[in-house]
Amino acid sequence: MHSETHIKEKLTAFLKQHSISDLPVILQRPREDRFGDFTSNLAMQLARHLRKSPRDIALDITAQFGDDDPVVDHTEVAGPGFINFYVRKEGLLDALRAILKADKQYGRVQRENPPTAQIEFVSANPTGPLTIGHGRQAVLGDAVARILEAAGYDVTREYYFNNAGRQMRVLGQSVRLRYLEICGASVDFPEDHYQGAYIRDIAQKLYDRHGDSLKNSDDITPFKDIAEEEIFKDIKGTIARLGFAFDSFFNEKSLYDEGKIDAMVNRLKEKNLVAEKDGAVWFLTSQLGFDQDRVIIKSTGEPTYRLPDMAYHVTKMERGYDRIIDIFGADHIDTYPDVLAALKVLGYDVDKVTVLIHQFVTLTENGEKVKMSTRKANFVTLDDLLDEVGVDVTRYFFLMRSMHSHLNFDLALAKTHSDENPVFYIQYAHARICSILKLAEDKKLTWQQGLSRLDNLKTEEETALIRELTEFPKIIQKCTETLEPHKLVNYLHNLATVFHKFYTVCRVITGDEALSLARLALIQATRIVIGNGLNILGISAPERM
RNA sequence: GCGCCCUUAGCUCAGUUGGAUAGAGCAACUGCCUUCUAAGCAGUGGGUCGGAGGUUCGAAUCCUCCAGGGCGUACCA
Repeated sequence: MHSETHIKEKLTAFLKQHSISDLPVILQRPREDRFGDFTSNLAMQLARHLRKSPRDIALDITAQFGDDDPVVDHTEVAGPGFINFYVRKEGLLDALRAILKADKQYGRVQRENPPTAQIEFVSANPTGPLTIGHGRQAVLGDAVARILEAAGYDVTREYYFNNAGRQMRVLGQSVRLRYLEICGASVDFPEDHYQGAYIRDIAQKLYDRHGDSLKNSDDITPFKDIAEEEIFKDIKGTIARLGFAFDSFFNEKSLYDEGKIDAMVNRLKEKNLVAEKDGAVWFLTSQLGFDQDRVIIKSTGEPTYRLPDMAYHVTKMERGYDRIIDIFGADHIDTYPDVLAALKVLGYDVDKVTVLIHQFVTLTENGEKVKMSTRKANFVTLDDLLDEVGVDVTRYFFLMRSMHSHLNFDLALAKTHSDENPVFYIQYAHARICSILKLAEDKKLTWQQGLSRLDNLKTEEETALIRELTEFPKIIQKCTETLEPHKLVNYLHNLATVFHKFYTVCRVITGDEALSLARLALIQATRIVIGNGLNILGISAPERM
């Protein structure tokens, strides 16, 4: 880390000498270790400005790093004009010591006054158990929350729901019909009602509680209420199994009760962005650069989802978060531009808002696609999945791909408890390390004793491992910017590869005590990084497998 | 028609603000356990990065056009 900033400063100074200010200094980790610790393409970038060949410029730059440089051991000019920097070994060892010292804090940012972030996700209405589709969003959202926490944010996880709409009425009616069946009535169960077996379970529960005393009730309220209660209990249980909990559940109804819906309409009216047409109330988005206006209150007097969405986001703004993150599935792609437009026109700082859109999950089993739908009965629930494969596999599968890509969830592979399953590759590296540390402990060898013997680390594999470990904070930084957990997954997988390679070539506990101790320190540092990384993903780091 | 996402090895996918010989897992094949966990390692085969132009020292990456797939384009959410 220190070496990196040192080199950057020198490169910046070189730019200053040539009065160039608009060129960012880029120092990258080369793809291959044989190209050094850091590499810069600066000379090639400068070729046009300075009207000299990249290699000549590179030589001018490397001349800045003499034999007496405190950080850089040597440099080389390679290929079309890359400058490769090789740092002094002591710099790497310092970085290693820093990891051991920071321990569980390594990669995390501590702040005096933590900024706040709110992240809204899942937000499924309580009409049925969470499906595998919801699973992607739940795991993604929690991982993003954990990344922000690692970056020093105080994070609120919020679940927004609506228990008043048409869906809920159909749900209540579905429970009522199943209840009547249990009471012995013959009923005609409509196809567009909720077919799932859980409806019968809820009806049964109601029957157990009240017998058939509700069978002549035309009011669906008791049916709806128990359905909501039971389904929410179920949803919260599933979320708990995934390893987190929501800090708040926001009921859309409160927006009506507190007059925030009317207030929203009035505020837009004041901006002359509301008009009545065909008996409905429209938000004149066409005046804000959109291709069409949008209905916010139907001719029935019932608001469309956009209006409460806007009012809801106003509350997010008013609650004073420094950052607001919404996670939506691809099917909601069209809902947020209007919401943001409304916020902007009302003077809120929409730059605080980040909307993450993730693509769908395709579930395949035995080579066939399984269509998931809550209404129809043929879904596989998230709970079922957790029963089959456990939390770690579930979370890993949802996090290993970019949210922008469709996720092909191979149920057969996920169920496999063997080396075919990629989760275990990272966890296995951690377990191996713990096993060695345990063995060393039995021999009265500790990694702490290795701190003063780190200069015994010399092999290619050892150096490669240290370099990889020092990347961790940069990966966290990157994840904080992009909010893409899969980048952390990829990093940990790669780190595990470097470790497994080291493990195969370098035996840790040998007759050479000084070397053994140094290597214990190295694997302890590796354990820290893998452990911290998995923790941010919400995946366990087992000590034995 | 319009908007967003995707198209990279047989399959599923990575690929750093444009960089050096495009990678991983799975599948196929070949080796490696009397020594800290073989859920591992080493190796082989497998590619016109959907197609065509353009930008430049340099493009899987940026721009334009085209083709294919997903999602949306509701007085559903």
